[in-house]
Amino acid sequence: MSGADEYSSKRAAADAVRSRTRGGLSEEVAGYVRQLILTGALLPGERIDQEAISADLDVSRSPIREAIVMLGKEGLVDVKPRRGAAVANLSPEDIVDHYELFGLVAGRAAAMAAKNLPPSDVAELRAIHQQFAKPATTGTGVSDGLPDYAALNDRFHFIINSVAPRRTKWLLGHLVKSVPSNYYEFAEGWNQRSVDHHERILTAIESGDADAARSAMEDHLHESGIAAAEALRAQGFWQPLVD
Amino acid sequence: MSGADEYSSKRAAADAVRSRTRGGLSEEVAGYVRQLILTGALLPGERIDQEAISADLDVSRSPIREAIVMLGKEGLVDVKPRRGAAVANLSPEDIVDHYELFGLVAGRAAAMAAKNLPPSDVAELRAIHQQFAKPATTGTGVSDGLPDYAALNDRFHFIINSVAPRRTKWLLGHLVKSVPSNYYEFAEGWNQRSVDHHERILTAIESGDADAARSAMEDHLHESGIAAAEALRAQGFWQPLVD
DNA sequence: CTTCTGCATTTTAAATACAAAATCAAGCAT
DNA sequence: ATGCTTGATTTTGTATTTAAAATGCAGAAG
Repeated sequence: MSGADEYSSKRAAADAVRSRTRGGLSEEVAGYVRQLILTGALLPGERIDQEAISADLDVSRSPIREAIVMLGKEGLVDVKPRRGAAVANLSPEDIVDHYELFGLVAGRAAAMAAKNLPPSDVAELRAIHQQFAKPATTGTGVSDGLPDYAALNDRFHFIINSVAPRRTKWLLGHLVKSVPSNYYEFAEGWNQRSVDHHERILTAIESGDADAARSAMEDHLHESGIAAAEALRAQGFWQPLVD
Repeated sequence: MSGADEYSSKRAAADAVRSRTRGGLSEEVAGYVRQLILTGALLPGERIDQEAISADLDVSRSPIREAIVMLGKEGLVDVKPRRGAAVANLSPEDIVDHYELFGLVAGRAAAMAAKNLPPSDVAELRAIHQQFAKPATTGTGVSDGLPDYAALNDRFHFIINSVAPRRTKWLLGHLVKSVPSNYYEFAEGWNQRSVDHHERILTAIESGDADAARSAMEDHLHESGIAAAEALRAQGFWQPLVD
């Protein structure tokens, strides 16, 4: 009984899942569980109760099962035949390692961008970066007209990756999915550091220096990894599970 | 009706699948379909008929469905909601790109091996390489006591990867799975080239030169990618599908 | 008191059944 | 003759049911 409560606390989100267009339910369920894991609602080692998810999302177990297979391939859960799935025991070292790999691939894309990105895209990159570098007016007011940093960051990287070959893009998509991306709120002064990183990357691309672009991107993601691990720690991701 | 014949020609393999221990049927099915794709029995763009596989393997559609999800995550099939799955349209460029990425990650592992591989492992590496370098006595006789090159190759790389961090090993496992690994028989004189590559990698590791090990591994996999694409071509992988 | 064995319970895995969407074809209209 | 619409067929996606494996507990034996 204690297991079901774990999930049902998120019933609000559940309805959002159900409301989606028919077909591709497994994808939705995967997103739901992924979020549960990445936000620390499900701790490493904790069993994934198919029954509970089924009850919580009001979905049969077939799409849940497929979602678990997906998450297994993403490395977020361990799937043992005949004994179900559990949240993967990712260590801080795993997270750092993951981002290091991420950096390798993103570095490759950045190097290619330095050589092949069309001038118009480079210009847009600079424009976006200017928005990104705009200091957040410290007022906590909501609709302050202050930039949506996450969106700008996404677009920045999206443009850089746009000239990478297909398979490289594909792998980047996978690497970005199975890892937290909300460390903006946690790491102290992350925004400023991020701006510095982007500036270095952008400068390298503008001057067509592939090696510099690669290292800049690798360094950026190396530090992002440390920030991500810290964010997970702050969320209680590595809290010992009490039983 | 024409679709089912496509599969039933492989019924021998099908029985082998069924014979396995219970639990984890999806994994077996995935292996079966993966082989069908990698050997060119299913051509790029061709639909994956769940019913046909079900009939051919005498397995219900549930594990087949999960297998398709796996292959989707591996990038071997495209899964479109409500319109089924089809063999991914991998181009030669995709294969080369894939191996380039493979090289990036394996290069990272090799660099680490150059610094951290225990001397005993380095010694075993050398011993394996000596077996590997042994010229295949040109007699086509079967039980000639001539080395199993594929196994030696696997072990060679396995030892190198053994000191890589967990996530890196995990990614390597994924990258190696969704790509042909039988180009030994196709590329002319591949064995000799492979020996040369391994020699260069091994020398770098023995002398503790991380950068040299990395480049050697990257180059090795770059050439492997070209050979793999060639092997696929030779297998008729890119034959226009006739409809 | 401890440990091993066997039964009951729980939960997974696979098979089957059902519903909905998409494709294909034939007929009709233009 | 061509194009569109409508109906039948096929095939997918989801739910439900059934079977088997693992876990936990209880009782008996040492």
